[in-house]
Amino acid sequence: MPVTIRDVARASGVHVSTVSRAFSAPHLVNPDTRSRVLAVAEGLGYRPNRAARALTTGRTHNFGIIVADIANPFFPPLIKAAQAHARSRDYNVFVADTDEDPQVEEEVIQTLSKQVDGVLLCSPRLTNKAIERLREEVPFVVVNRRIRGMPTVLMDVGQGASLAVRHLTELGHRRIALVSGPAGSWTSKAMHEAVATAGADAVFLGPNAPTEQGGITAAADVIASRVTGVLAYNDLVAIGLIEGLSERGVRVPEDVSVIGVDDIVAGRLNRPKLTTVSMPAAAAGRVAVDMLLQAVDDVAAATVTTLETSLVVRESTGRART
Amino acid sequence: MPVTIRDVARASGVHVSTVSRAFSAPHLVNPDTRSRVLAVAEGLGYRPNRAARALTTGRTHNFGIIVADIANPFFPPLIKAAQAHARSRDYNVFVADTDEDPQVEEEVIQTLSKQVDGVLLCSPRLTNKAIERLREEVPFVVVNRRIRGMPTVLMDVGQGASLAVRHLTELGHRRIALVSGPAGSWTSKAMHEAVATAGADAVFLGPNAPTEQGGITAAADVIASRVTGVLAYNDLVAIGLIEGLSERGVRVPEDVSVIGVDDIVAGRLNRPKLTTVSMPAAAAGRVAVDMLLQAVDDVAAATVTTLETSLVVRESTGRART
DNA sequence: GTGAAAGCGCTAACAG
DNA sequence: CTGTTAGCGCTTTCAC
Repeated sequence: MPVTIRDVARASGVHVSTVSRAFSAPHLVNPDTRSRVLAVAEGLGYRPNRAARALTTGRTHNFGIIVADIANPFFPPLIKAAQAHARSRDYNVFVADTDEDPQVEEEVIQTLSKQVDGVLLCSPRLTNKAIERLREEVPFVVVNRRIRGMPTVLMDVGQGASLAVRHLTELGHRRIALVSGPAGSWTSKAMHEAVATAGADAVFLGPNAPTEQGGITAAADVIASRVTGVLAYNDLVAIGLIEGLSERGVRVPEDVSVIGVDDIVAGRLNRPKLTTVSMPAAAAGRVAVDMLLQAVDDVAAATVTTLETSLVVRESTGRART
Repeated sequence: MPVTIRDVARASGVHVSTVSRAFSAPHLVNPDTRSRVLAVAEGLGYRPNRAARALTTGRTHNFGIIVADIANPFFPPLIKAAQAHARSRDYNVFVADTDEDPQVEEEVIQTLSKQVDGVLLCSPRLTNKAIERLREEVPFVVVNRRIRGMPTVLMDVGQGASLAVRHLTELGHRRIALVSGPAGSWTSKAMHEAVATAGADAVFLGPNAPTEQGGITAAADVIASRVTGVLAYNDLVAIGLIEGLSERGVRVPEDVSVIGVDDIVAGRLNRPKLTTVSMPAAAAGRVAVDMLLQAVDDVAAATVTTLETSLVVRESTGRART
């Protein structure tokens, strides 16, 4: 049987409330009593039951992180950073994978709602309306999607796309393509806009599946469009594209330069090493947790934090053929 | 203010215990009353508070998954499968990343212990002794490490290593190397043993860091050892090794064949595509959850489940030079 | 500075 | 079948 506060109280000859205070309100208890209680607790191997504490305090000291797909290499670094940061603030985290299914997302939020003080919603698939509604049940911080009036952490893909286009034009590329992602995607839209206003001669290819296969498939269109520089929706698409091009005898970067987005591990390991727009995923995780912590106390806050992206130049880009 | 069981009781004109039963013991309540209560609950947006329920039932309906490093591409598929399976059994999961630190591992287990019914310990870094001790506080299932008397899920790397060696000898390789991992690693030991008994002329190179850099560094030794076939500790090492070899003008698979272990995404994307021992990570996640579910009810069980691995032949292996 | 008592949301005997 | 009554482990007034 697990040891409770009552066992500690008995063993140290004080009342339970004193034990409780020894842990959660040290200044209200005599230093001597406190250290004695703590010693006894230690000896008994006492661990406060956080769930029971939550019942009276209203603070669970838990967060939820909800992602569309844990296996998507973009998320683990974000989760890792968020979890570590939460831990440093004495919070534990639930992680739930919705498998890209809005319905599952909603259910997960609901089962979690009473067990957490807040939820990190990463790239949610739910409608804005649904999210607004669920917000009544539990505080959110949204990552990677813009929803009016909600605390949000954004990674500035638009700015990243501009960086990428600038890099290509500096290398002498005159005609470039954006190999975009799924139809409704917020990210696709932001990239499209950035590329369109970057002042290059741009063609837009898509929609494509946000996967390696999507990239492979897009290779034919890229060749047909006779561009020399490409910005892909993400690294997976970029890697697939490079593969598709190479199958058709087009070399990267000698014939065509390719830039990805995300900076996943695989891109660094791939040949040629992928030039990519690096997303500050770890920073996003930390910031999101900070905002959540804040949202928990201060319902009013609804900030938007936009994190800068950066371009990592590796081997998949080079001077344009002349 | 969140809606509680009491609000539902009041609104539907029954006692709280009836509402409680309507949810957790349907057969004990009149069908009509039940459906009325459920309707009212639905209307009010009532969600049972699982933490409060846990206080009386002793079942939290939560699991913990503790991993050394979420960002290690080996874990996400395991976590994803475990989480999905747990969800299907109406369990939520905490995920904690220990950053390879035994001390953190212990702390995490302790803060989680009262909030979960059991913990999945993946590739733990703690000593056997420490784990035995913590076992008093919460049931474990250990994944990827053999600990006597504990429910364990193993992926048979030894058998995978045998498969790999057989594949190499079938391709005509006479002299092969095992580029092993960190010194104390259980996996390294199992691979070593399997390779040693596989009946080939084998050389053992290591220890090495279990990373791409470890592989790059090992390239010189591999060349010096004049082998034509290599089994690497894992895919990261294999990919690094291929890179290191190529920097030194040794081509894969033309000059040397390389096999990895894990079947991470990056290996499939890499050039040449990596031949590798595929670990049944998703299956391991599911099985582990099943065992945990069982361990929660039946303290006695201490089964070991060993999952078969398989060899995925891609492009990094070929016939030996003659 | 410490004890007593009430109560968080819920379930589990026990009556009726 | 449903209401009553205890409590789960902990915190928090309120007294002393």
